Amino acid sequence: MPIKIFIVDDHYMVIEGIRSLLQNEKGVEWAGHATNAVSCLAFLQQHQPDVILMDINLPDKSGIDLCKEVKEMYPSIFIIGLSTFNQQSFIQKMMENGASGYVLKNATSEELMEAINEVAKGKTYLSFEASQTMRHKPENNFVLTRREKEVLTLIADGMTNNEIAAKLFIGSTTVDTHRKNLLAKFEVKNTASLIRMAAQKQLI
Amino acid sequence: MPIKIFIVDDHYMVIEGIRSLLQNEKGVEWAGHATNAVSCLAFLQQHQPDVILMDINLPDKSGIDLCKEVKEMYPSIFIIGLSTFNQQSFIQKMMENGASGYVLKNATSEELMEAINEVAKGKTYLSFEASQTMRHKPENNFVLTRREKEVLTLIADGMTNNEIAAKLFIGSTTVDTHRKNLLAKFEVKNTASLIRMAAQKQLI
DNA sequence: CTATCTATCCCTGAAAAACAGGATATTGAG
DNA sequence: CTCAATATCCTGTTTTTCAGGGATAGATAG
Repeated sequence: MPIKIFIVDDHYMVIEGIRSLLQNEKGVEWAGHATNAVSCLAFLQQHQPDVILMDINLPDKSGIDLCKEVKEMYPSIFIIGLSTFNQQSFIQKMMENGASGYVLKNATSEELMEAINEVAKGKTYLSFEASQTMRHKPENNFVLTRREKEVLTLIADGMTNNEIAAKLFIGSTTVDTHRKNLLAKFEVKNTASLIRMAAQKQLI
Repeated sequence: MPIKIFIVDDHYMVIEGIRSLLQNEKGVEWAGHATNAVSCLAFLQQHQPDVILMDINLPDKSGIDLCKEVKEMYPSIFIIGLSTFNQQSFIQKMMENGASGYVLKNATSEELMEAINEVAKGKTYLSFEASQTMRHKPENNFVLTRREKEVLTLIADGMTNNEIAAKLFIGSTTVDTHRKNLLAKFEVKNTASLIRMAAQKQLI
C-alpha cells in the first residue's frame, strides 16, 4: 500500500518540485496539496493522507499552529515540518506540537524519501542539518511566561514602563520587574540587546 | 530560438519545481542549475544562458552580490531575482545591481513565464506583489552613513554610549549625536524600537 | 566658490532604565 | 496540601537615554 502524501506550502514551485521528485519514487502516492491552512483543513475533512509535508510559513497561520490542530483532530496522520530555516526554535516547536519529522527545503529526494518512509513507520526523522542544530546548541532552555511575552512585545513597540503599566493595568514597578526578569533570562544587560535577541528568536 | 534558462537556488525542491513548470512550456530551454554562487560562476565560464533565475539567499554569498558580479562580467545576460521575501530593500538592491525582474517563490507558472518572456526582451518585470510593495511604501528614503551603521551595530551589541565612544576613539557625546540621528532617521523614539526596525530591515 | 553633508565635539536638564535589595498574593502541578 | 512558579508591588541609587540646543572642520557636489 503506497504512502499517501499531502503537501501544504504556499510556494507553488516547492509543491511542483516535490511532486516532481516523488513522481519517480515508488511506494508513495500523491494525495494533493494546499497553499494555506484553511484549504488544508478543508481537504482533511474529505480525505486523509498518511503523511503531510507542512511548511512552517503559511499565509493564514503558522505551520506550527496548524500542526497542533491537525494532530489533535487526526492523530494518525504523521506530519513532517518543512522549512528554509534551520532554526532550533522552529524545529522544537514543531516536534512539541506533534510533528514526526523536520526536513529543510534544500533536502535531496533521497533525504525526503527517507524522511517519509521513517515517519510513515511511526518513527521520527530529523534531517542531518536539523539534528545538528538541535544537538550543537544546548542553549535556550528558558521559557517566557505569558506576561513576560506581553511586556516584551510592548517594549519592542517602543513603549516605556509607564505606558506599558497603563496599558496592562499594572504598576510600573511590576513592569520593571518583568523587564528585569527578561534581561536575566536572555542573559543580556540592556534593552538594545534584549530586542535584538528577541528578534533573532522570532519572539517579536 | 528558445530562451535558455539557468537557475541558481540552494533549494533542490525549488529547482526541481521550476524545471517541472518549464518543461511543458515552449520557447524556453533548460540550461542547467547551480546551488551556490561559486558553481554558478563556474558554469557561466563555459555556457551563457539568456536568463538567470537567481535566489537572494545563497549559502556562499548573497544573490544581491552575485547579481552585480554576473552583470559586470556578462552584461547581456538578464537576471530575475527570486525570493520568498517580498521586501522592498531586497527588490531595490537587486534592481540596482542590474536585475531585470523580481518574482516571489509563490509565483504561478504563468507569472514565471511572463517574467521570463518580458525580461528576455530586455524589459523589466516585477511580480504583482513585488510592484505593490515597491509602490505602497514611499518610506525608506533615508540612508545611513558609515559611522551611523557602525554605531547602530554597536548599540545592538548592547554597548553604552561610553563603551562605543571608547571603542571608536570618539567622544561619547558624538556617539550620542549619531544615536539621535539614527532615532530621527528611523522615526522612532527610543532604542527598543530602533533595534526592532533595524532588525526588520536586516541592518543588524 | 558655496552650500550641503558628514563627522566631530560640547552643554543642560528631564525622563527613563538599570541595578540591588526586598515583600506578598495567587495559582497550579505533584 | 505543599511547594514552586508566577505575578504583583515597594524603596532606593546610579547610570543611561532623550530632547533641546549650538559649534567646527573637512569633504563633496553643483
